This record gives sequence, C-alpha cells and structure tokens, in this order.
Amino acid sequence: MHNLKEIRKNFDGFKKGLKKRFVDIDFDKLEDLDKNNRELIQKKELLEKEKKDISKSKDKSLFAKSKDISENIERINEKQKLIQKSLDDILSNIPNIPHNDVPEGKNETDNIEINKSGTIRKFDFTPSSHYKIGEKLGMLDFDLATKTTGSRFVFVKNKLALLERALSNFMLDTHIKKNGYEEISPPLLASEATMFGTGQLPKFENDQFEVKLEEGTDRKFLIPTAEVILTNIVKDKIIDIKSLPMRFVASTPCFRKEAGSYGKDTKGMIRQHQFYKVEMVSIVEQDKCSDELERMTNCATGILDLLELPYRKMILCSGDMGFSAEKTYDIEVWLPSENRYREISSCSSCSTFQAFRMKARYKDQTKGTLYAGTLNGSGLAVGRTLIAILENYQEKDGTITIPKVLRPYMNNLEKISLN
RNA sequence: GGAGAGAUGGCUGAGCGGUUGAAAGCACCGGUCUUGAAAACCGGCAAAGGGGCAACUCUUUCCUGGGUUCGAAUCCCAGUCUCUCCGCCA
Repeated sequence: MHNLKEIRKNFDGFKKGLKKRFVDIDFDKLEDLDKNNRELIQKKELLEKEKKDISKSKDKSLFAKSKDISENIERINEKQKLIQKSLDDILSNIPNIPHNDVPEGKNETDNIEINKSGTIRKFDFTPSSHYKIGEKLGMLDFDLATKTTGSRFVFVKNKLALLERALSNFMLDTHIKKNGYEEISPPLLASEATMFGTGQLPKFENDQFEVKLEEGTDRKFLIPTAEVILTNIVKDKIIDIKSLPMRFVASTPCFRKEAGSYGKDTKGMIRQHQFYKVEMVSIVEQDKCSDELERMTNCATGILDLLELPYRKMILCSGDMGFSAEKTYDIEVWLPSENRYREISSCSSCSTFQAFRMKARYKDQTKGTLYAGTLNGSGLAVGRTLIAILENYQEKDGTITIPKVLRPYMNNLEKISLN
C-alpha cells in the first residue's frame, strides 16, 4: 500500500508512475477525500484539545461544556472515519508503482528477454508431453484425482513422488547451505490480516481458498504461496537493523483457485489448484531491494543450472507484474513438448509496498524509522520442475534419466522406468 | 470441550480513575574516563497522524471494538490471542 503522506508530496509523480500500470483510479476523488479528511482531523483535534484542558483543570463548572464537546467530537469523528475508510479502500486497491527499469507494456507479450542459458537438447524422436510420459509410467494419475477431489489436482505416485520430494529437498538444501536462507516450516493457513499484508486481500479474494469456520470467528485462507506467510514474519514489527537482511526459505503446498483461467492449461500439471513450491523471501533495508532482487534471481537460476535445464530470464513489463511488485524477473524453463519456454520461477521486489501494509519497519540511525523492503521468489516451483525434468530428460523408450544432482536424494537411482 | 490467569514501549516489567506517553532494568545511540576495549558515570532513546519553510507544536495510541465518566492503561461488555489445570485426541 502507498503512503498517503508520500503521495501528497508528489501527486503528479504518483499518477505518472501508475499510468504504466494501466489501472483505473479516481485520483481526483482520492485528492478530495484526503483534503476533506485532513480538515475534519483538524477540527476534531481542536475540540479534543479543549476537552483535554477542561479535564485537566478539574473545574466542575466546565464539565457540562465538556460533555457538549464530546458529542460534537463524536459527530465529526463519525464523518472522519467514513472518509478514512473510503480513503483506505481506494489505497488498498492501488498496485505498486513500477520501478524505472520496468519496460512499459500491456501484457506478457511485452515482457523482455534478458538472456538465455543452457543448451536445448536435440531429440532424435518427437518428445512427449509430461502428462503422457507420467501416465504411461503409471506415476501421474489425473483421473484418480478427479474422482477423489475434482479437476486440476493430480496423484503423483511411486518414483515420481520420490522425485518430487527429492526436488524439494535438493532446492531447500541448496538455498540453506549455499545461499544463506533460513529454513522454515510454516503454517499453511493465513489470517485475513496476513493476506492483506502481502496484498492478496482485498482485491484478489476470488483467487483464494477460504476455509469454512464457525460464524463470527476470524477468517482463514489456504496460502496461495509461502510468500504470504514468510513475509508476514515481520508484520507489526520494528526490526533490529542488525538482523537485516533476513532470508527465509520454505517448501510448501500452495493453493490457488485459478479463477478466470478456464480452458487454460487444462491438460497436465502445469496449472493446478495445489502444487509444491520452494519459496524464498528476503527482508532488507529499503535501498537494498534492487541488489537483493539480482541475488535472489541468481539463487533461482542456480537451481536450473545445477539441474542442467535450459531456461531464459525475462523482465516483466508493467502490465504483467503482480499487484505488490515494483520489478519482477520471470525464469522460464524450456519444455520440449510445447517447443517453448514456460514460467518456473518469478522473483519480485515489492519495495516498501508490503511493508507499509504489514507495518514492518526498522530504525536507521540517520534516517529514523523506515519501512522495510520485501522480496519473494520461487526457487523453484516444484511441480513445474518435475514437468521440466520429465520432458527434458525423457528417453525414446519412455524412461527418465535422473539429473545427477538429484541422485543422492533418490537412493542413487539413475533412471525412472516402468519396473 | 470444562475451569482459571493474562495481553503495557525494541525486550523484560511496574502502574489498576486525574500532567502516566507511561517507573525500573536490559538493549541501543552520544559523551566523560581509558593507549584501546570493558566497567563506571552523565545524557539521549515509542509509534502513527495533523499543522508549520523551519525551530517546533497539537492529537491519538498501554491487544481489538464498543460502553461508563468532566476525565480510563486503570471500571463494564464483546471479540482476538497467549498461558496454566482437567478431559479428549494425533
């Protein structure tokens, strides 16, 4: 969320920054409400002062007057709270302002490739899709998931289940031992406030799975990504600057409704309601965001390098970025069956956007109390990594060669085959 | 599920109707001392919001939301969370 105080200082700059996002915001209304709000606050404070003075004087003759003032304050307060609420409603639905580096563009077609890495394998047969391979091996079962649960779920079985687990462990180990992240095994449910903190609420409620609880109790949601719960570790906190940067990593299931993606990637496990993802989160001093984003992105691509999977790095255009992001790199892995790259990781700097929502701050010696910078990135999406391995490491006979770095995690198994 | 106890600043913790934004300690920052460091001593140190070019100033905030009162951290009600005991269950 944006700080109204900062917006006020440079309203035109604010408008201009958001123009890149192609969002429809009633700026005039925002400005009006703010002006109105401040007038009411001033009125209220004047009366409050008067009341306070009477109370301090303990002069009984003034008590009746004080009561009058109280009523007056109450009236103004009602009005002011209403305006404040409209103001908050508008503000909490405004996305982050794109960083200067971010190219202007409408949608994913305007994203820009930064570089490619790895070699694309030449097949002497037509490469099969991951779901065909998986089903033939009897280790991916979509029909069974439909029976027990519904669409967009999958049973991963046998050696592929082991591969999935191996991938999680391999990624976690790498980020923990090599990249300095602290391992976390977090709750998979998040409160409403937590979901607000990272920006999933209020605007994207439709994408979230909410858990049904007794009426009147606080709402809870299945996390759509560990980013939500890891980032909120610093919610409502004044962080000791010495503990920055903080880096967390977790492997968790993620739950998404995928509303509005009907007909998109209906086959296979590219787009599921539930999937495992290894997520990295960094909390940094606010001026360190850009450096940390590069570092984090390298942590993500490092995994692909080790797995020897070909990929490319994209910078997202303004129109394709997530709500809370100021700058995002997508890492796309090569999928032979589709003959194209598909997203396998997304690393974003959210500048102070989430920190302001969460009230996550630290004290800087010269600059006072500052909002922290928050970053998140997949390192990597485990389900999609599984797909990439199935497709890139498939052999003509339907078997899968296991990448060398994963073998220690799979009892030194070298190949996945029917037997 | 039954019975209690509690929630105060970065942390620990006092206060339980009237300059209490809040004692004390720790942490942190500045200084004196020291060859340097430690210790000791002195000083500083909450956040959010409003006004002001600024110095500064005002308001709010002691879990959240209501209420009582001229006045609430302190009393009442509701909610959230934490802890202890009993029961139940991984």
